[in-house]
Amino acid sequence: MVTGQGPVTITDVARLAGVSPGTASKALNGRGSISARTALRVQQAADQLGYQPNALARGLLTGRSFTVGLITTDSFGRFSIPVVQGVEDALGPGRILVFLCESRDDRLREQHYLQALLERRVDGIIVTGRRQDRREPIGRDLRVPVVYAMAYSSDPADLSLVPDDEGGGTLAVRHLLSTGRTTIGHVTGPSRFRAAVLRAAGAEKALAAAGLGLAGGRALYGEWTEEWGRRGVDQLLRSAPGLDAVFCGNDQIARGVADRLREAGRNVPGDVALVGFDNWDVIATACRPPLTTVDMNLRRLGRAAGERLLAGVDGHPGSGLQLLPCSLVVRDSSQPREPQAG
Amino acid sequence: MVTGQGPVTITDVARLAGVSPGTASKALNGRGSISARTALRVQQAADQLGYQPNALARGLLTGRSFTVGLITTDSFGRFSIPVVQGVEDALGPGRILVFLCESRDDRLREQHYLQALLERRVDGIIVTGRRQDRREPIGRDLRVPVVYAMAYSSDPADLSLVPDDEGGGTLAVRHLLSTGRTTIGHVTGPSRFRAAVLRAAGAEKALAAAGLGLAGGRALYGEWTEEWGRRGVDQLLRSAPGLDAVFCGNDQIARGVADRLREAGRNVPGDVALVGFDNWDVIATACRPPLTTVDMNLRRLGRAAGERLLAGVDGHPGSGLQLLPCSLVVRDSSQPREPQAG
DNA sequence: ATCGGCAAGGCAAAGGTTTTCGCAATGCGA
DNA sequence: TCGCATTGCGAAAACCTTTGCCTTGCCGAT
Repeated sequence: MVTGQGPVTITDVARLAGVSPGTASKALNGRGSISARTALRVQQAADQLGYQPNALARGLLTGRSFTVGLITTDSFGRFSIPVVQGVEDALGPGRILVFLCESRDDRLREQHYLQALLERRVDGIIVTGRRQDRREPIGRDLRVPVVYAMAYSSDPADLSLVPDDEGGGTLAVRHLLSTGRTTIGHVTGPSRFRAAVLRAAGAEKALAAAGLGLAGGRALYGEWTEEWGRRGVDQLLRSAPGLDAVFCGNDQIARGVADRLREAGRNVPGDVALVGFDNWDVIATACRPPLTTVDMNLRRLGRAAGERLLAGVDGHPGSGLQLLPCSLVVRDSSQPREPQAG
Repeated sequence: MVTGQGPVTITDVARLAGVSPGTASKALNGRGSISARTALRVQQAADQLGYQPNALARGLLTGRSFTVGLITTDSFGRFSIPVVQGVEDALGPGRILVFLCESRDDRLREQHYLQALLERRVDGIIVTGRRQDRREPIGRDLRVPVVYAMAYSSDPADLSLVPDDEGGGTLAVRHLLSTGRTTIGHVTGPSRFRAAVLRAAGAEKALAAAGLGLAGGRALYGEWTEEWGRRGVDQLLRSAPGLDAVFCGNDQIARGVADRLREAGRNVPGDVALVGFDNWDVIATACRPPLTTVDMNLRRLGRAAGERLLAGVDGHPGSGLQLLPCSLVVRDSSQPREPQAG
């Protein structure tokens, strides 16, 4: 395979095949008019030498590097991961490679990364973050397309893809209503998170459509933790004793709610049904009972971001804030009440 | 800043500064002998035009691309993430960029990625995976240095960095012994995982040094889940009623154990102390009580991998399987028994 | 017999940067 | 004043690939 020193170049291949480098290039790339016999000879020579085209030289000439940058503010927590996977789905294994840049919420780091990406002539950039956060555009007049995913740009001329948190809230509550629940509370994260507010709004919208309101009169904002879930449901039980369902702002809260309800002697889902948000499997499936929850389809969102970026590379950039639908994953915690035994 | 069409080249900068491209290059890179006045003029011209050197052209010539590839079999689960962060730490923000490749345990995908990385002339490759798994070398005679992290190569000529799982097990049990516990059980994951076996071995070693053995006579192998933790501790309580501590193979198991013990009316840590493994904060801190656990220092491992890779790039490759120490994170679940209230 | 057209493949430029070499100018000591 | 070392800078090659254009040779048609 690999012979002596230095990687083998197309000139080596051409020499072995007895043609010129230009011809070898055309043969390998299927361009120009090359006889089948010659093409085969070149191909065999390339295989024999283990030829690997130099992507740097190719990129220098063609102006495309077949790489994209991915800048994330999330410390690659659980939100970025599926997004990254989706991006990879869209870009194909090895066709276009992804530069990973973790800015750690440091504007300076981010600029360093941006600079490095542009120097490497990436074909495009994806910006992502934790939760749904509004953020400054990463730069201006970048010469390369940029797509924002999860986090969204404050400039409406940029293309941003975010999950439809409000729709997700609606989905959750509609589902609870469909199982016959009517006294539905909402325990969620801090109100400074746009996602929390949107989910609550979606929930209230669904309730209003049924002529109902939130149990306890309002959404309970707190933290994204189990501990808050436990405290929150206590509060809820005091203000709405007839509580028969809780929609939670994320799965951790839901898990805390489930634990506390069990400790308080309430059966889930017999007495109280539960729906979470995020479909974080390690939480949702370990919950007792396994948790019905809203999935933001982040991987699909990542894939969409990758596809839109490719469209941008091909000269069809998009713009505006685009919502991608959530979906509901039904598990035991929201089963309809058993018909009364007996 | 960015003027008309096409990125500005060093020739543009040179023209504006009134020097030749070669001189401009030297001025910007601090090579050769250039007068301070000229260097300043060139620098100003570069700033004025917003010059960004073309890394492709530079790499083509110098043979170094200042990029590395990171291939992971883990679906960027929680193990790869800190490793990736550590790698980024070692490579500096923007100095060397990381190509992210997720092979998804598919040998074919992996080969595609490898091919793509080599074509892009990466300076080196890091291979990582979930847990501590032995694996085939990614390729032979690759021309670029390779470092394995977490997963380790079956070829001892390769350099592999793995956490010292056995040492971690020893650490955990020594700590429990130091708080006065003597009847210590071990509930862990499947025995086909090398990590599980090593951790158990480390635990038994520490016990043997104190003239003790595992409560129940042997380690209980099962799954990496909370559910198994609950069942496992039941088993343990039956075979060792005097149980006063449990060392768990991971934090999820530990959490299941904690929940079950509470339900069984045993106080943690009053009656039974608990130590987990992984220091997965979302589990460990949400546990009731917060969980003492072993941290594999994966980020440090990632940083070490990055540093060793750079050493390899500089012509100082390493080899062999190298263990990196774990450390103990003490929280409430292993507090020494309160002195009996008088 | 001449020419047009086509297929196959070679030539050379281009892409942007770094680096070697050489040249000119300057400064210094003799 | 001359010779020499040193400094500052320019010219050009090199890195590897792609591609537009050109040449060559062949075939069929006129």
